[in-house]
Amino acid sequence: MEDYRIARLSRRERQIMNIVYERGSASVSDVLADLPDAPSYSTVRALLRILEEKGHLSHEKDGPRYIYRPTQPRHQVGRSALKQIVQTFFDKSVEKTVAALVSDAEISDDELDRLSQLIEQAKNEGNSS
Amino acid sequence: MEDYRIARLSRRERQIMNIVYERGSASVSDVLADLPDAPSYSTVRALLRILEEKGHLSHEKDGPRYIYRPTQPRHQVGRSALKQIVQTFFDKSVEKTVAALVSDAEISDDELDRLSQLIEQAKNEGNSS
DNA sequence: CTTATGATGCGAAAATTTTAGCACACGAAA
DNA sequence: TTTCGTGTGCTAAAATTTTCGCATCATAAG
Repeated sequence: MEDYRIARLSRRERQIMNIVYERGSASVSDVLADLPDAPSYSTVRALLRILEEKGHLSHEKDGPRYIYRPTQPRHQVGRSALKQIVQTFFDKSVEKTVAALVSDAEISDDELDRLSQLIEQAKNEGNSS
Repeated sequence: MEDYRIARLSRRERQIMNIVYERGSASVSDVLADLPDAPSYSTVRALLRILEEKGHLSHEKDGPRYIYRPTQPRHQVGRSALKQIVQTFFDKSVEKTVAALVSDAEISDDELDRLSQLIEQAKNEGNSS
């Protein structure tokens, strides 16, 4: 629903959200460490505060410092991001997207097998809905 | 190579690139029409000019007006975008990503079959490793 | 030829994003 | 207790992004 808002983030805000999502949770220093062209400590703090105000992050105290976490579950945001990509770059075609995914990287036969299973499974489950 | 740069776009710039990629090519009016909270005509023009300066778009004349196109092929940008998503939201796991893709949408059995084929194909081609 | 329409070029104001600086709080070590 | 290291709150300046306005140009209609 509120997919919308996460698409409106500024450059730094996005970078930070990516970092926090990738780590699961992060302190100011964590973010600072992962941020390209890292700005000052204060700066990162300000950004985190803003992201919290906007509702994308929340924090809890861990001893002396704050630990920030995303308010929206990772997979959920991941899905809408994926959706966007499929629509914009792959003609809304899941097929083309998967094609890009499997052709690109080095994927073990093992993983390919599991993918086959996934698809078989979808074939069975996906009736009606 | 310069994947990097497209990740640094500002909010509006990103929106516009998405639109142009989605349409394949676009005039100022096209972009204006698709842009959420559309600003003025001049504004869109300015953004397009900037994107061209940055090398993401190029234009050609179509009678009286300009038609803008991406300079980088769609699929190429799509791949790096995908890569990002896989890394950030799906633990770098192609498997998890595909799982999200096939579980989410309504996918026809037909398409699922083609996906199976794709994977078989990858299994064959992708030997070595 | 003159006017109306639909574009572009350019420049700069307005708004937002990004950055940094200073003051204060707290726990640990001297 | 005093001092140092680490962290936060708040504020404001700097930089970038976003927006718009005005002059101009080409084309088609009157």
